[in-house]
Amino acid sequence: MTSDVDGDTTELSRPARRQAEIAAYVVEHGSVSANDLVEAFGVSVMTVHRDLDELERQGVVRKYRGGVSAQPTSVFESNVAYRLNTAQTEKAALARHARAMIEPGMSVMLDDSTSALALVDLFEGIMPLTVATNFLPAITKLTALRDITLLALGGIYSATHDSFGGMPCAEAVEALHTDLLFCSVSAVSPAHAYHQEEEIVLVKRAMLRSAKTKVLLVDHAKLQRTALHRLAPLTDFDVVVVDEKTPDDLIQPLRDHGATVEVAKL
Amino acid sequence: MTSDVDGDTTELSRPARRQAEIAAYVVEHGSVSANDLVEAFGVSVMTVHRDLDELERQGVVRKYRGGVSAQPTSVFESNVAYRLNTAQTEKAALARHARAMIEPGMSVMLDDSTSALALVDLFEGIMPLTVATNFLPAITKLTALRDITLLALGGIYSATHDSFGGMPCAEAVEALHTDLLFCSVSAVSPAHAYHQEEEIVLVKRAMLRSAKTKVLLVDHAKLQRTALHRLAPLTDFDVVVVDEKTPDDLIQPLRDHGATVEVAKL
DNA sequence: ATAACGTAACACTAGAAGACGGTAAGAGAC
DNA sequence: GTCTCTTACCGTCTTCTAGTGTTACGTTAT
Repeated sequence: MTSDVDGDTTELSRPARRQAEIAAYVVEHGSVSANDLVEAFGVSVMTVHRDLDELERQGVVRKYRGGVSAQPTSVFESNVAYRLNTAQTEKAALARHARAMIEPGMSVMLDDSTSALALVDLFEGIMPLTVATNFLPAITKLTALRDITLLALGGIYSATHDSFGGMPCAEAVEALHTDLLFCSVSAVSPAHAYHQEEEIVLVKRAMLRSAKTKVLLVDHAKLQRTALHRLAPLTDFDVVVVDEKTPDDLIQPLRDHGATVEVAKL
Repeated sequence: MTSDVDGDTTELSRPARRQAEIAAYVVEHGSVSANDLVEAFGVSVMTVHRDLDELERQGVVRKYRGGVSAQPTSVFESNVAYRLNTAQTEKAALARHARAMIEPGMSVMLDDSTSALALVDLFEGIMPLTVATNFLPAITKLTALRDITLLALGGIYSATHDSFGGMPCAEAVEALHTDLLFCSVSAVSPAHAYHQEEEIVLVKRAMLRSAKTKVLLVDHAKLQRTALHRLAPLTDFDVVVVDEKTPDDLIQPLRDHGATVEVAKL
């Protein structure tokens, strides 16, 4: 196990991937020692410690003498590296579908989701464009693009999400009103969207208030999970986009509750 | 001038440095053809074009078929690459002096100046710290540091400054109140601080209102120049720090006008 | 129409940054 | 006090990507 050869994992650097795997391992086992990890991953103690330091910086694990223990699952699931590992092809499909909704000259808001990040790569060709986001990787990418007016949403930096949040961010969002919003969440029930973290919910709610057309990007894995905080009813979104792998019997309930669901083709 | 051999230029990557030099060349000559630049800098046409594209993205030159022309000097002087090339040792000294004013636990605001950027490198050891800034290079550096609460000041991205500005940024600043502010300007008269760009002035003024102790970092070159917009009287700053190379007869007038001037030792 | 100029695509290179392990010194448990 | 775990430092290695030129293809002016 710890299969490190899985075809489609070409997005992350080797250490980042290993760290994500270590995080998963720790979450699964609750708490483990450094030496366990040395054996499990075949690297030196040094490297294990470095990885753990990084994971601790991101808030995913807690180190103590003799080993590490997992933090509440929620933060693991929030971890950027973990999210980048997950369902990349689905996200690419969602992004392509989303792109078709954008016309040159529009203003677009993106939240700190990896789905939204995939969308950034598709912006060439629909410029000019105004883009507002609180997601640092997206900001970095967008600075390089001419003909894009980038509006960075500031706030308190979160290493776990690699994005800005908190009240300052919510306030920055309030001051705007964009044509479009693309966002994602961690879980979707037939009637509602959910997220684990209150802070993030705060910002996403503000975003929902600050856009004309709201689009929710959902890969099928999200439909079979739940999370602590209820973000909003799906009817608050103008469109819910799911990927093609989503079973029909999971889509239908959404529609029954009044949501407008579109399917993104791979 | 256009002295391209100046010993201490070790901060910028080769292309960035060449671009700065090309910018200077264009500013000096008003308008030149791509081929002129090929000869002047001994690189291929392709590279020249790429450099010019980048400079155009930053707003420093305007391309047209057959060559490029310079934009108003002000934007050239605002250009980040240009500023990074200038007076690095002085800025390092100013930063070291500034560092001594910071105590662990304080909240610090930094503007989009290269002097402030130098300060970021000295933060290790005085953590924890809360740092607020609108300068992207500073933000990037700070994300890597644990024990620093980073508060990004969002706003409209300016490629020329590599920072965020405009009204959204000013509003974000208004919402704060930090213990310290370190900032810089482009010109200093005996009584006032000046800057070329109105937009930037807007943000800096907001910053001045949002900090308890305000520190102005000035390398001696600034004292013999002027700029369009008057930012504030020097007495609005609690301390004005100048570098050691500043002639006394330039310092005295500042003091005569009531400013508190400190000299940073190399 | 043709020549000059600009752009896009490709491939090569060099340099830097990252990643890793080993050893030795430090800190903490028992 | 002793043992174990952790950190710090250093040197090496590799990996990666930014930078560049070449060639071939558009584009625009005259």
